[in-house]
Amino acid sequence: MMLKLDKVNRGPHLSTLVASSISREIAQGRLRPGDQLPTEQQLAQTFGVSRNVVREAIARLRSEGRIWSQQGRGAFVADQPNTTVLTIDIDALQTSNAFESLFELRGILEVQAAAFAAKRRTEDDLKAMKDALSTMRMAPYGSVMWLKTDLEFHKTVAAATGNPYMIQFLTFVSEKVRESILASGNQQGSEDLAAVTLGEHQRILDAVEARDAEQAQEAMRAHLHGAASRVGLAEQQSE
Amino acid sequence: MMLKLDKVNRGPHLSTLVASSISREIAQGRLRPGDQLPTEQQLAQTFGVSRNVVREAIARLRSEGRIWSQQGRGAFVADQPNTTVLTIDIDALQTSNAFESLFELRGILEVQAAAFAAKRRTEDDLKAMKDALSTMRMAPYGSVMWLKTDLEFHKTVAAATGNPYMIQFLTFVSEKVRESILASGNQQGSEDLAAVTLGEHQRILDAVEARDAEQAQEAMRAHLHGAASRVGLAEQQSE
DNA sequence: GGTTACATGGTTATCATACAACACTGGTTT
DNA sequence: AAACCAGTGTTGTATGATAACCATGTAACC
Repeated sequence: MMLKLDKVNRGPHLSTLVASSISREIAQGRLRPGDQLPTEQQLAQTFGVSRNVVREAIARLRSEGRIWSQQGRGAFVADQPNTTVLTIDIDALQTSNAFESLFELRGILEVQAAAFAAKRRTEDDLKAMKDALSTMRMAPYGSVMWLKTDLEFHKTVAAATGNPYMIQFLTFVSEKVRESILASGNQQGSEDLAAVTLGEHQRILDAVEARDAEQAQEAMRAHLHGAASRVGLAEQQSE
Repeated sequence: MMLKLDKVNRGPHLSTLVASSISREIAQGRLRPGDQLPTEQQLAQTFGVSRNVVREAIARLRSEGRIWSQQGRGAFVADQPNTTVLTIDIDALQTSNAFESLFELRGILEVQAAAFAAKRRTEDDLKAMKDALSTMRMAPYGSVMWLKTDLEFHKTVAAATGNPYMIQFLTFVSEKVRESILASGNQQGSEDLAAVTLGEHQRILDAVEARDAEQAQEAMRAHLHGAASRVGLAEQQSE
């Protein structure tokens, strides 16, 4: 079977081309909110591709919230182009107020995550945490590797909650905090601090291993308090 | 009359299940950046679906930037999972697990936000909260207007914390939760519930006005517990 | 008349299979 | 040693078929 690929070949995947083509129709108002799209058959025919490709394109638009579809009826243009993304301006974080705010948010999530992790962790989760901590021991304090493994440890704690959104949000926030710290060049190295930080982590790990939610929460709070002062933040007591 | 419709499972598509499943593997670190995914054949077999479904799932993950793939080689986990934006797939929320997880995350943020709001609220904040609550009283229960003002009230609470990121995150999460509830068509109306809900809000408002963080936290917890049962979620107790 | 039950056609969701395009490997030829 | 080449595995695309579902019309029933 021969395709008519005059314009339609240079791109990556056919499905992305179809998706952006439909997307353009919507953006330019030729397809209005509530309108029904042509059937998959018709779309496949007009674009000269297989119905499979059309389906992949539609799946993509659906995940982007641009359209919705129902079995037996058809696909329709969504009423409201959803606000599907959340962004944080890294530059704005350079003001100490903003940084404090984000750090506070991170604290809330981390502390609660520690509690949930203590309650729900599996043996695998525990192993992952131990692994992360031991690799952290081998990284020189303040190095990029150190920060990376630090983040990794916190990620394993988040993973132990079993809540995928917890992981996602916490990773996102922590990443932003870390970027901001790196940007401000505010990490002064000392081997003593390495031991202190590792000790704090160990305490969290122990509490999670013992399934002691209270202790885990407290240990995480202490750790964040320590981390805050280490980056030159006077943290107000929370709770 | 009360139609007790059994958990309107407008089941999500198989492709979304597969996509969120793979997504979770990545988030939890079992699939690391650079790792090669199993072949489409293998994935289809392990998930018990057709290769076509797997392809739709991969197409979505690719559009989200989580993975990339090359013809003849395979699919790989992206090195840098978009660190600049945070997205939530609305379709994936149709699974009750995902919805519960997001609701849990929302709860954590709301409860802590209530505490902070009680401690830091200004007179202006208080006035905004009161205004939101009184407009809520005038909206018919279960209507779109009702949900909107409900969201607005919670937003004023978040605003009273003085933490801009708290507002941003909470709004984002709440919006997703609301969309998901709307999508499942799971709001059955009763005037009794309106009074109950308004009472719960009033309790939060009172605690914030009295600057009683403990009470505010407790009131918010109670409210979320009520809201959860109202949308048919059996909430587990959260310390 | 109004409601229920069934039949019909159309659409999406999924499955299964086949082929084309591309990447990698290893042996053969030059 | 370098170039060529065939074979195998993977993704990309095409095609046809089946199931689930929705909307509508029509006949049967009270």
